[in-house]
Amino acid sequence: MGMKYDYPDSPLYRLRHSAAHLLAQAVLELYPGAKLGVGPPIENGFYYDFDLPQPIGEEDLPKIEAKMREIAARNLDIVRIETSREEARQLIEQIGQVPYKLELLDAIPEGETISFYQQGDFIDLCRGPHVQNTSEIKHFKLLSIAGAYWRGDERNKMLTRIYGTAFFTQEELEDYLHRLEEAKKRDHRKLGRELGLFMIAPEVGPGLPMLLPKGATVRRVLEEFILKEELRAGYLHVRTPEIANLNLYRLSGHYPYYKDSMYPPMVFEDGEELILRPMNCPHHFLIYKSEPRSYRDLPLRIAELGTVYRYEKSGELSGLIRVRCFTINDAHVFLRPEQIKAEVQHNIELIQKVYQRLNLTDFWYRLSLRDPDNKEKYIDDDAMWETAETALREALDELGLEYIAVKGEAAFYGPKLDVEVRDCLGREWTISTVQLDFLMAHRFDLEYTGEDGKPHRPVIIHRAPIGSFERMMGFLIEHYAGAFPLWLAPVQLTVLPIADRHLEYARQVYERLREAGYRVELDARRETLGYKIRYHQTQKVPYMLIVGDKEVEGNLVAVRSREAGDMGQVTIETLLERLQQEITD
RNA sequence: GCCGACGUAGCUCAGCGGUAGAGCGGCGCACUCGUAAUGCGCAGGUCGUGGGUUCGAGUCCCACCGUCGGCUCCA
Repeated sequence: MGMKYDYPDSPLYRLRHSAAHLLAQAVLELYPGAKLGVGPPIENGFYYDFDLPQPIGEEDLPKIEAKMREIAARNLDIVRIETSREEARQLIEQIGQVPYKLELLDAIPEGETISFYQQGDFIDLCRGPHVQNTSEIKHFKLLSIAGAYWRGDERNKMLTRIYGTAFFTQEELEDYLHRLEEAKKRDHRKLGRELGLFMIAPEVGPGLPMLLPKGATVRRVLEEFILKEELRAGYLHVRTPEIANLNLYRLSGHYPYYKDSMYPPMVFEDGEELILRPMNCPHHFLIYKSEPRSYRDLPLRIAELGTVYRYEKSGELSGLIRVRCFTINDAHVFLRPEQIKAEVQHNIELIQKVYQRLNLTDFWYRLSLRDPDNKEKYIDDDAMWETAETALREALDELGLEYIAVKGEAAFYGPKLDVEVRDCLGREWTISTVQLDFLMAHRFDLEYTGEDGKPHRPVIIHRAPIGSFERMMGFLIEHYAGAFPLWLAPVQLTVLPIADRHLEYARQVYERLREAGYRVELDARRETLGYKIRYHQTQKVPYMLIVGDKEVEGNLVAVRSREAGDMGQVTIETLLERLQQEITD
């Protein structure tokens, strides 16, 4: 995290900001009449938004980049100019940067300094800071071009955004470009095809992936793992239907808000409206409500691998990461307000177990709180918010966990705790969430009988350690680059007989492992050993077991590990022990 | 949904107005092989779909569908 939060004050940030200005200047010189939007540094580079007099494409980037280099070489000093609001307005009109820059000017709060930065005849409304001279901007590259709504609002005009990156040294730049290449190689969509994990058929529909046998195996192993852990943690699993009467979502209050993400209802002649569910919560609430609950029953943990359907806009779909039908590792915990802290800790423990098993080590917690200056966005119950936010903080503090607290990120019905993970390429993902909910118990009139014999409202926790299985699988494929750990690998071992005369023994080895519960394949093809090894290596099988004359004779197998290569011969017994050991680790 | 780019054999890609190509994969034959590709041969495409321009269209134009990069939204 460290670097990220210092980043806005860092020299690199400044360099990239200046690179963005350089880009803007180049575009204005090449396309007179272009209007400037905004052009900030971003995590891995910078962008600038333009309203261009003509459409441009990716093929125009080299030309723009060349112009940038030309301008940089002019050794222009970058000068800060402070003005009054009125002067600023005149200046913007004079340089013809209406309407966008004027809108930005108007958005600057009263009393704040208004500044421009000038380099040569280019001048731009900007807070700064910048490097001192354009010649300092040396190691940069334009990467892509995209549309972006003015001020991020889809009702506004779409501008043309040019993305680029910049570094202090050529080496860092190349390193970054190399990382982008690596990310491409790990793309779960590419690996999904190469490793036979899943497919998407337009005939079925976009955003509706189908798991192939190997992908389904990974999914099943993940499911078995989480179900076992949840049973241990006291969850009760239920099964509920994937369609429901639309009134259920009118009751929950989701329908008006969530309508755009829901498939249209199926309307029958008698007026009944059924709908594909976009979430599992209401079903679980009704299960809670199906019998009277005592304070002694709480926390009550209702869990389900619940499949939901959300209509995502076509442009948002992406492999397994963003789909229209997915299964959440969902649960709703009903509890007394004083149980919040303990239950949150209970949740964190489960999350930690999951992450440990998945070998995710670089993760942290983000506490999303209400914005105290903007309370009308949230449900009105100060005492409840206070209790919940304090409980969340205490839960984390007691466990000695570091977290970042973000104000204004809470849901309108309660604060939440997200877990952010960094994958091996440094990209951040939000996988798990623990969300407090003070609203739905009211909406569904959920109660429990307290010690005092009176009815009370339970607090509800929504939580999903795995998030959606689809997204988790996409993440894991990229994180492991398709090389799943032994326990999760769709094919754990392949037996490779060297010649036909070893086939019988190979089959015995294969059967033995299969009976021991391993996912094993026998490659009986009449191919050379080198060919088979290469094939299974590219399929990322954790272990290959090679059997030839020596192994048949000594009742052994020669083990080749995906990571370490040839590991020598062992007996099957030894192999089984080692495999067992590796899986329990 | 919006902006831009791209859809040619199962996969990766070449061809960009004049009779559809390569490598890998598949199948067949030979080889029976010791730690990342044995050799030879064969099959496989209404060039995303539908219109249009042209003597002639993977190749140019339009629409639709899909994919990719973004935006908005999100598990």
